[in-house]
Amino acid sequence: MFNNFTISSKAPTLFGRKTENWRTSGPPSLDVDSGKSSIMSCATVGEAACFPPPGRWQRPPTEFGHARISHCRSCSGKPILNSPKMDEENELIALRRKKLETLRARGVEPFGKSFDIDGNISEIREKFKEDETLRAAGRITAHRDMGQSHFLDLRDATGRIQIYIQAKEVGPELIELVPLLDLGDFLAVEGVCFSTKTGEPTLRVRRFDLLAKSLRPLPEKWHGLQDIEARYRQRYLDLVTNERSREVFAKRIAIMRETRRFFEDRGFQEVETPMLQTIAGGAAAEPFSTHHKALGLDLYLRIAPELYLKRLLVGGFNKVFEINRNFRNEGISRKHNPEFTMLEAYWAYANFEKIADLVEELICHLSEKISGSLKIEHHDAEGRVIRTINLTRPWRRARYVDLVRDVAGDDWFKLTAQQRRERATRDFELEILPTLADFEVTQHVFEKLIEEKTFDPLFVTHCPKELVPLARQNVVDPALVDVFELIINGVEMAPGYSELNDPDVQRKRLLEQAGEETQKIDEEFLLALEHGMPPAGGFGLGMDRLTMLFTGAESIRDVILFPLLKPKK
RNA sequence: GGGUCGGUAGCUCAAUCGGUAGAGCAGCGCCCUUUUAAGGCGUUGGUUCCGGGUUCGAGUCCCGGCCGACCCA
Repeated sequence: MFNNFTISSKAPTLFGRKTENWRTSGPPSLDVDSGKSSIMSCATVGEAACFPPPGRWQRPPTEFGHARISHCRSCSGKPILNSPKMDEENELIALRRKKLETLRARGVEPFGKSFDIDGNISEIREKFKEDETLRAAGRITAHRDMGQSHFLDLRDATGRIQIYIQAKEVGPELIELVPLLDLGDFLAVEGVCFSTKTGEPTLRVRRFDLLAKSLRPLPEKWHGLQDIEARYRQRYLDLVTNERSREVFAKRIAIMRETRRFFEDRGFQEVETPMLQTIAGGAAAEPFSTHHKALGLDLYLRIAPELYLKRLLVGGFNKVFEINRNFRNEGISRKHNPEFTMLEAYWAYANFEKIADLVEELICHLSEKISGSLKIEHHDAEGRVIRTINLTRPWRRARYVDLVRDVAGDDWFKLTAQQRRERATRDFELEILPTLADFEVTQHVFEKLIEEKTFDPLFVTHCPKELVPLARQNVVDPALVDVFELIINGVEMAPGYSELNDPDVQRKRLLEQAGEETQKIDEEFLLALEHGMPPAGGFGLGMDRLTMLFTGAESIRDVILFPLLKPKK
């Protein structure tokens, strides 16, 4: 339900006395949102959110340029401006609310406007030219008060620009509003470009307008928000105050964009397959369960898109990829978040070796685009280089057994299972639980002695089939499977496969894997395979871990905007 | 799930052996028309994560809980 509204005619503008747009040149623009697309309800927005229905907007019948909402018809005409939930305990918040009231008393409504700017702040800096007039908007992040003149920093996600507010330039009415501004407020300005004597590009403000009041103080300007928990819970504050965090997410966005571009340039089609699945297949992992009420149907969130992407191969899509979320109901760690972003791609008529080439090409392409180089430096908190990862091609490829022999001894695979256990425990000081199967002992040695110490890219090939039960067996040695595992930065980054397309073998493997739980077998998938799937190569790439590689983040939570945390309290 | 560490003003951090909870930034007041972590003078601000306990006295010691980080599983 949307609300009608009326606007008061008593409101002076921050910018002066003209109803008309105050842009000095160029096409007309609106100071106040025309209402064309802004429809909000009182209920959802709160004290000052009555907006016009489409087409009913009237410019304020006033000499002033800003609308002031005085009451809302749907709310029985009662004023709805003053229903603040006062946080009485905090004087900083109370004070900001008081400033808000004072602004309103002076006819300045700080919420519910739009504003035409000449671009985001990095674009403003690009357009910056002495004596040019530019319009910018952003959050106030610093205020250096010189008495009759003020230097403020405006910031958005793209950068920072200094503005200069001077009494003689903006006039007595506006200058009186400056003390009512706070760090964190969104401010719009029109100003003339000039450089200070220290060379700082600055906008000499002619007019300004408050676009949103911040009722709570921002974290400290110099150290930013340091508290790790707060940075995850209130990521917006992390982004406002920490340059490093902005960089990380800018890179993440670029990685996503460039990945899509890479695949599209090579004729791959991006698809979306179900996240709600009746059987969570395609990987060995514990799923999240959920329920569809109307259908009375228990469902799972997907653990992998694989079985649906393969159905598309059956359907005639030769090159497909999907980038989206997978959900795994398992432990949380530096490397694991319950929901994470996975890229999976399938390429008909290719095999795992062609896929390895493709992955190599993709990651190098990304590195050039993101870092401008094939060498990635990771730094510690003090900025010292702690490691350099070299992505220069060709990447090393090695067989699993050879890698293990190198670190565990040439005779490793000739030992008895018990001897392997003893050597792992005694010589390598690894904790080997008695429940581990023999191949898992070897895998443990592999993880601790190879994977965790490998930072430059390494394709591990010819893995034992127990490790990857669903992959196609090698024709020469059936104990091996035609897969690779790409290791970079000490973690599994991307597994790649020659996909299994024999429906009978696939069924047998799935049965073995499911054991007692035959209900977990995706018969619809097997039905699709029985219609014929072309031979294909495929791979998965964890986009969060890839972002960690390119940003040097030590925890997956640092590259996920809103990582899962327990609710506080 | 286990171990270790942490939670103090809006933010960043101190607080000695258990002895009146402090500083910087932010805020507030005054001064200052090219500052930029602006500056100068003054000043407000605390459920020390929560709940018990020991003690004349607890931010500090003990027990339990909550949340987080790291390591392990």
